[in-house]
Amino acid sequence: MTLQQLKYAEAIDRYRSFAAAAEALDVTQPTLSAMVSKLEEELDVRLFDRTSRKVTTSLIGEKIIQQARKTLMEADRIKEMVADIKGGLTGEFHFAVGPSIAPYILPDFIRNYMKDYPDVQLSVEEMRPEAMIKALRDSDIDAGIASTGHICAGLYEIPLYTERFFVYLSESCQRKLPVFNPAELEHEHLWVMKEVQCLRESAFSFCKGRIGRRHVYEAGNIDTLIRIVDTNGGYTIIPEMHLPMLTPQQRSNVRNIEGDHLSLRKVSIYIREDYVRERMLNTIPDTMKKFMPSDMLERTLLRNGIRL
Amino acid sequence: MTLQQLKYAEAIDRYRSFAAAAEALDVTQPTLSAMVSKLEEELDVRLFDRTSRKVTTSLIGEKIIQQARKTLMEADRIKEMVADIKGGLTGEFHFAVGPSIAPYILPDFIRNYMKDYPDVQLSVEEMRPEAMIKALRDSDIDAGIASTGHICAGLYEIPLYTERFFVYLSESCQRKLPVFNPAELEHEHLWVMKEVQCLRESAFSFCKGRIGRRHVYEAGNIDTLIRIVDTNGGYTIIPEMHLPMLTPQQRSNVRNIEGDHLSLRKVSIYIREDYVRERMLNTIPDTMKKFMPSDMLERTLLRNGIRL
DNA sequence: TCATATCTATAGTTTTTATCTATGCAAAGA
DNA sequence: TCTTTGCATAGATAAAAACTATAGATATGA
Repeated sequence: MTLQQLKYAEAIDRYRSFAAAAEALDVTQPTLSAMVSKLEEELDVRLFDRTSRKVTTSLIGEKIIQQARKTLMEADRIKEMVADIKGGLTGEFHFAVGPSIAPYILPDFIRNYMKDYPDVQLSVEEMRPEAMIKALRDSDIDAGIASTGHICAGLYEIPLYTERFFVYLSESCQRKLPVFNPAELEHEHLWVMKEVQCLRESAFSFCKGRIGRRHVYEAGNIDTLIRIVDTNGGYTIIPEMHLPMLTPQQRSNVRNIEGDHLSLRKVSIYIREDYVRERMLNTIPDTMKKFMPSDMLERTLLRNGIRL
Repeated sequence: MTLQQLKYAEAIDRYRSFAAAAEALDVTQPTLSAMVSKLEEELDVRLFDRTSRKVTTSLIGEKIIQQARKTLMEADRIKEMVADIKGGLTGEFHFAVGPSIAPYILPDFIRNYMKDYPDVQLSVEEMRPEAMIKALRDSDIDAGIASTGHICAGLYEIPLYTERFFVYLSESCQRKLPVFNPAELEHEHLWVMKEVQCLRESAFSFCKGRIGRRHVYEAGNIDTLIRIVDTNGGYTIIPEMHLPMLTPQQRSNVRNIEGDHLSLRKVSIYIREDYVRERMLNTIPDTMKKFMPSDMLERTLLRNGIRL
């Protein structure tokens, strides 16, 4: 059993034709026939049914080729590793950022990244957490930045930074309290973002059980939310990185949250557990360092070769 | 890059010597030299430092060989799969059972298994959940039977059966209640097993928050626990499968628990997510069917090819 | 139904690669 | 310095992978 034989079988399964696979692999069709026969002989299993004019993969063949794909993938990662370790930082790098984080870091991030790593073909997209997990599992993206505290099977979390939450009070409800205590505003409306599960979950954590369903309304983004609060009264929760985006007038409506150990969210990089391009991965925290306040950044050393 | 080259490099790393690895692999030393040189040339990376008299693996080499091991493992699984699918049910099969389950199923299980699959070299051991998870991850065992409801990264859970919990009341505290309600016995002692985390966690779930720490004492196994309860008063929680082991006298001290949807525990088979010997795996539920009450067994169809 | 187009399998040959034996060369230890 | 130890190299040989040419099988269309 050789990697080549597995590659050949994989291609035949994909193209459902010896001739087409042969062309794609740039060998002749008899070579494929011979090599696959040899593999079948060694395993003593018929991988393909060649009766009639079309090739179909046998039931057992399906399973074996699925495993062959895994094997080939692991083998490919050896080359990826070498490229990552040896090569200059070039090639493609795809990552995704959660919607409650993207607006605050992406503008600076992209500017700094393109300056420092001009040879990397960067591709960034906004992605909701569930889609991000799927994309990571399927290797559609190399890394994701999100704040879901869940530990996901098969994924690895690398803490990036921690930020505080603040309360934004409506203009009308101007109590001149220095800090916010949920109990004091129990009768008011809490407005939270829709579609931003990671933010919402963290945001709820410090007032768990205190807020009934009827006090909660949802909006699409934080700017809208702030306008809703200004117009309708009540309050909302905003992450620390949103503060620079407020007008001085709005800034005066912001309050600290009492018991601030509960009002934090951790933002992390997520990668597949077996991701191998460590140097490339490090370009993310290295770029973050360029524009993020250093007191927010994590300083933990995690996993072989991944520093921060 | 061929599987053979990876195998050779892996062996050299393991034996830290070309000559020793060559002997182990049953080839000559020059063959190894040539093949590894070729691999190094293709990857354009020096895997081993041959300066001085001993061979050391380079830093990059370490990483690459780690990945090579993964690749070789995936390739091996192809052969495992074939053996599992094609071969009669032979070979070794190692599994572990949690301590709160083993006494109830193992005697019948082993008898039935050895009768139905005489060619399988069965090895069963009792193992606590944490050790089981580690053993599964390290491939020390093929499967584990336990009742931790946790979803563990990299592991796959296949429900096996569900059993109820009952309350065993002390002889002295004979209230002739038909069902048990935690509130009614709040002042009594609850005795629970030590070391049997999975059982304890499930057992606690239906009286969460109700039981203070001082009402809890721990014992090593359920028989002891029952004697403690008989002698000292109070009550304990026993799984359904323990009932046949009670004397008729003891049987009369058993009560149903009120709201029985909370007093269930699910017992499952755990395997590595990428476990490939499906036919072998199916011998577990197939054997269970032989002696377990059919109403306790799960009937769910899970994952390709694994039925129940 | 017979010819034809479209597949894969097989035969025979050539090229490439893996392995062997024999030997060289470098470094550590006596 | 001489020997031992251990990997590298050279050259020969056997194994295997790849090619060209062609046979054989099976649907499709006249």
